[in-house]
Amino acid sequence: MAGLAYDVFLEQGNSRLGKMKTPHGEFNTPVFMPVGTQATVKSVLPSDVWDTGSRIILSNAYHLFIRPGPDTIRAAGGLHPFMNWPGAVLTDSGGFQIMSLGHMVSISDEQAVFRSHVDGSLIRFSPEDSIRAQIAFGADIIMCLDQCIKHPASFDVAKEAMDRTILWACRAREVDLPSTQSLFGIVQGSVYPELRRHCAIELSSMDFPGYAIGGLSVGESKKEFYDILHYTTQYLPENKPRYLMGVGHPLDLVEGVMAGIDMFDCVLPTRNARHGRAFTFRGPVNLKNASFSQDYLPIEEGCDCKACRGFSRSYIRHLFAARESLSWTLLSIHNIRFFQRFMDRVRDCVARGTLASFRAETAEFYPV
RNA sequence: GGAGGGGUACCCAAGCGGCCAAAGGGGGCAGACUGUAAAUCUGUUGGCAGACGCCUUCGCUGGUUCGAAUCCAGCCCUCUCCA
Repeated sequence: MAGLAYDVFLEQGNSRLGKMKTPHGEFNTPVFMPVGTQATVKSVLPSDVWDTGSRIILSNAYHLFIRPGPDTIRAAGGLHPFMNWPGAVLTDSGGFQIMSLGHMVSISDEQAVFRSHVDGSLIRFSPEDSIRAQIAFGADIIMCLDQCIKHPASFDVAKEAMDRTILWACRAREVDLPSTQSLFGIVQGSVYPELRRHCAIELSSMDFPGYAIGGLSVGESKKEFYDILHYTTQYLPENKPRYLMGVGHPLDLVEGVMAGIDMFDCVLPTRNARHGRAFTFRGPVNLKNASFSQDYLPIEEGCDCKACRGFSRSYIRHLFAARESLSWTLLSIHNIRFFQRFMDRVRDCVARGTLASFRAETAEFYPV
């Protein structure tokens, strides 16, 4: 079976429209991928995720490596049948978790050593381990293990992590992959342009089928974020997909597309949903607020999602007040659908050459 | 009828002479959330005021004291046990 095929069919400034084909279906880019860390987009059935228009989701090698473990998923036939998701899957390598979980014991060029957040056991995780686990999971797109660092970081710390990220990418590239799986490299380098540039050029020379920008939107200023984003993207191959990891806010998605990004993932639609916050084209709305107690309109008028077609703000607010899990489900469906409609709009604007005005509109409702 | 326990803010519950507009929960109100250890975290919750502060509040009514949610007396209401 063929692996990944990516084709840019329209360019507008740095922005582009493309089509990506995977062993589990195709989709238009720029694309938004909902996050399903533990082989589930939290509180939403796969069929409902599909109905939001999502065709690729993200899952996580670190979490699945620890639980249930590669053997269980391999024996199930891979992630797709295991979680009953018909679309494409991208697995993140675990680099972000090794940083964010904070039980790091040591990190060296050889491997990361840390304690499991589940049972405290000592785990050694090399770049090869990450790839082997992701092979077991069978995701269509897999990621190199990278070294993420917290912001702010000194130049020296950032450089060491970037060098290690390149080294690990080299080693990951050496692992034989099934033809159905494609490995992306990840650019690190914190907020330092010369590190970003160096990393992007080095990885590009390894000829990955796609490239990600990691370690952004981790606390740096919006200006630093956008500057590094635009700066880095220009050093990535034009004919390969570019993936901005973990981003983001609606305005960041537009900015990313303007910089030439093709893929995004973010927990915002699902996490915020579980906390009562709805995304709409007129800005965010907190459905837990008392003002919605007798508001019988849908979450967003004109939205075609399953939640908006059958349920009112009043009802969903009630579900939150009563702590019923259906509240998370309905609002997650709406928010994911919002992100997909938002990306529909972004792609349409790229096609029409009106993304700049859409950016201004977005900035009005989702200010920095 | 007798013995004992208790009545504190929206609810539960600490406090038992001044540092008390009153701990801690819950609930309420609001905010945060960017490759998800997130069903999490933060703020706020007597009234008025921008603030110093002022006013009202610990069952009720009186009293002691410079000062009372805290001590005393009477009353009301509750709970447990005995008859």
